[in-house]
Amino acid sequence: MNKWYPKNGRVILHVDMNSFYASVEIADDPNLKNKPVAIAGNPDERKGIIVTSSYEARNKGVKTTMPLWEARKLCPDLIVIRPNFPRYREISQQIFKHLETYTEFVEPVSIDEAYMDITKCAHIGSPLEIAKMIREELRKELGLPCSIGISPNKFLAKMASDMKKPNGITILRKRDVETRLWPLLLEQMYGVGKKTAEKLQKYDIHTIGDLVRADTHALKAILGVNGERLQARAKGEDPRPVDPDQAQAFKSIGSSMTFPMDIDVYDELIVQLQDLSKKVAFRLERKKAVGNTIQLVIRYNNRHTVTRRIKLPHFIEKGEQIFYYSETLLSKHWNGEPVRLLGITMQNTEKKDELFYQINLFDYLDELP
DNA sequence: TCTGGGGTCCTAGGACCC
DNA sequence: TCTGGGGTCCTAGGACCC
Repeated sequence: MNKWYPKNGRVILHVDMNSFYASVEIADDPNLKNKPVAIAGNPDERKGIIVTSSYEARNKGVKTTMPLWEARKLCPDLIVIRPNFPRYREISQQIFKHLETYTEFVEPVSIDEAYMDITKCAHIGSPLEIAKMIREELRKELGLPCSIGISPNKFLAKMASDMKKPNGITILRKRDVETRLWPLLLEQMYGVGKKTAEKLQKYDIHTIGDLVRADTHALKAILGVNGERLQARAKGEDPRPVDPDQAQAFKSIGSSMTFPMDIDVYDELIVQLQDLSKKVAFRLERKKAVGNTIQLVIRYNNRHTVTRRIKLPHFIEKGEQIFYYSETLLSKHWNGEPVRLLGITMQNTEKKDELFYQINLFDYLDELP
């Protein structure tokens, strides 16, 4: 038995690609290497925000979601590239394929991140050796940098992969938690955003360590079940398994669009709704899925956002059906003011083949005495 | 000159049922 | 006379993440 593996307990990796979209563009065009590169939409279409940027750009203060004009002010020689999502998805697939050569327990969590359970990979090497192999392989084969966290569970692995960027490998054991995790500010904790941090600050909870020491009942009163969960994680506990099927089990598929200019004519909104319906239907078809809940999102020009949904007594999949129900929602709930964004999401989605089995099961049950 | 688009999970209130 | 308590489903919205 490899001495680097625990007798009981797990070894989890979190593999996180560094500035993924920008890195893909740089790998595809070596001229961009070592230059400040940003991926951003077209400002003329009001999509001019930074999606991601290279470290050269970040060093000048460029940040994700920053408006493009602001980024250019900070970094005048910024090279701006429009996002090419199909390309990023393609590379993403290749990354996961590489990871799956080590273990079947690979759980993609987003386009550029995955958890791996390498508890049973002692025959390949130590966890650190495996992490180094993965990093080298992704660099050599795809020209992409990544950071990797090595820990006994998902949460710690996620926090660890964040500690050294780019190209870092970080081991975070449970016994390191007090010295390496607890001093961090709450905002740095995965699962704690601005709102939660603000709430907790009022109770004099500022660091992850403060969260550990806080009264569990009080936390539950402030944050609900999330309070308990965050405290457990702050202690270094996270029982979630690495589940390769998780990525398959999607719950919704949506499409939304911020218009180049606000729209206040019903017929023009209808045209957009038709387009969005087609997109959602297309993506449902690609996943061989159906759904029974349609949600319409309306964002007005003052950014106030309203969501309305309807649950149907049956599953639907066709563009015309999606359009029909979303138009019903729009005609009922649009207040007539200029609209900045429309979105349609199909929720409660099911894979068609799985639904088939469910229906058959119900039929069978009906026939029972 | 502001603030995209794709998701997940949780909460809270009302309806309804037993 | 003046009203329990639990459970589920549905809808709207908030928080968070990449």
